[in-house]
Amino acid sequence: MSTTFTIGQLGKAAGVPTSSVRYYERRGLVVPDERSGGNYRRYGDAALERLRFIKAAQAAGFTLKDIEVLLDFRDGDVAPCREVQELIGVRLAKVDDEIKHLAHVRDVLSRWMGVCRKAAKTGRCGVLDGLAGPCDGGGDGQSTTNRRKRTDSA
Amino acid sequence: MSTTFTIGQLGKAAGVPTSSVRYYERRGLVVPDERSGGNYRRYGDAALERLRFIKAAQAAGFTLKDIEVLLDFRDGDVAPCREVQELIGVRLAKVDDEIKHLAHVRDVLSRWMGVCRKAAKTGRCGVLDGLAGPCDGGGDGQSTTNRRKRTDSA
DNA sequence: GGGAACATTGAACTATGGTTCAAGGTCGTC
DNA sequence: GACGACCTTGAACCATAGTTCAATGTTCCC
Repeated sequence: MSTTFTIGQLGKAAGVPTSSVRYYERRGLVVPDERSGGNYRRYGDAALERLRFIKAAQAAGFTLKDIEVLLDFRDGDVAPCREVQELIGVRLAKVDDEIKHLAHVRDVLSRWMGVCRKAAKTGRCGVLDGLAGPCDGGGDGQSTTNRRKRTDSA
Repeated sequence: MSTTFTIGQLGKAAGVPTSSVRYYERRGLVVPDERSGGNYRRYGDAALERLRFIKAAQAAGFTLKDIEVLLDFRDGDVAPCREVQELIGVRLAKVDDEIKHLAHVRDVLSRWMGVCRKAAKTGRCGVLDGLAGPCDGGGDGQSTTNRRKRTDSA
């Protein structure tokens, strides 16, 4: 009924390297149920669930610090839905912000792409000369100071 | 006509801490034009432009490694639009991927939020018990092993 | 010339989520 | 009992983009 795993078996089952499992233990997220005679970690099914929980939460963008809190809730007897909803809400807001920001970045990049395409005909690339500048209208191209002295390999 | 700046003035003008300016110098991105008698860095207008370029490129999500390449192009005499477009294209693709990923994450989080709201009525929070599980259908709630032993402050 | 404000350096530290290493011990199987 | 595969530990390292520190030197303005 109840399976026991060594750290390697557990990692394989959860799709997580053993080095990470040990790291999670350092952070207090997943503790072995016991140790074998030879001091090997022994885990039960709950640890596997726990690792899967961690993976899912990470995939949703929660940090290990957040996950620590979530796991603490999970270990409790009650359903602290207010707190969990709070965490999810905060993360949701961050995700929305990130999406908005990325949409803007996308626009900027597209614009630069357009500028660069045009510049391919003229002599100088407007993107390089005035990265933050307006969409078109080639800026003056006399900025040839402050070059890097390093001519060697980057 | 041409202004000269100390590192502090330059940083203030560009909105970048002096520590970052020095860091960029370590990375070879912005080199002072000369040194004063007392070994103070002296910058010209080009350095200010350069810093602004870096800021704009960073805002678009380019890494300093990318920016290093862009600045090298910028220092050249020709408009290497093929290469610049390549870089922008790669970044654009990454941004698109990130947006897609975040949209998915958003969905997952919303779903969890719903599950948690329902759970507020029942005893156990489905999000905590089966994070990766399906939208509803409460999983079995008998996983109370593998708690953290650390009862002290987190 | 005196003091405040600013500059210099290298090294160490921050945060995040791990990975890698060396030197050794254990487990299962033949 | 020997072999290979697995496990143990703490410490150091990785990438990224900086920040902070201490001890000391410089510039500017009154």
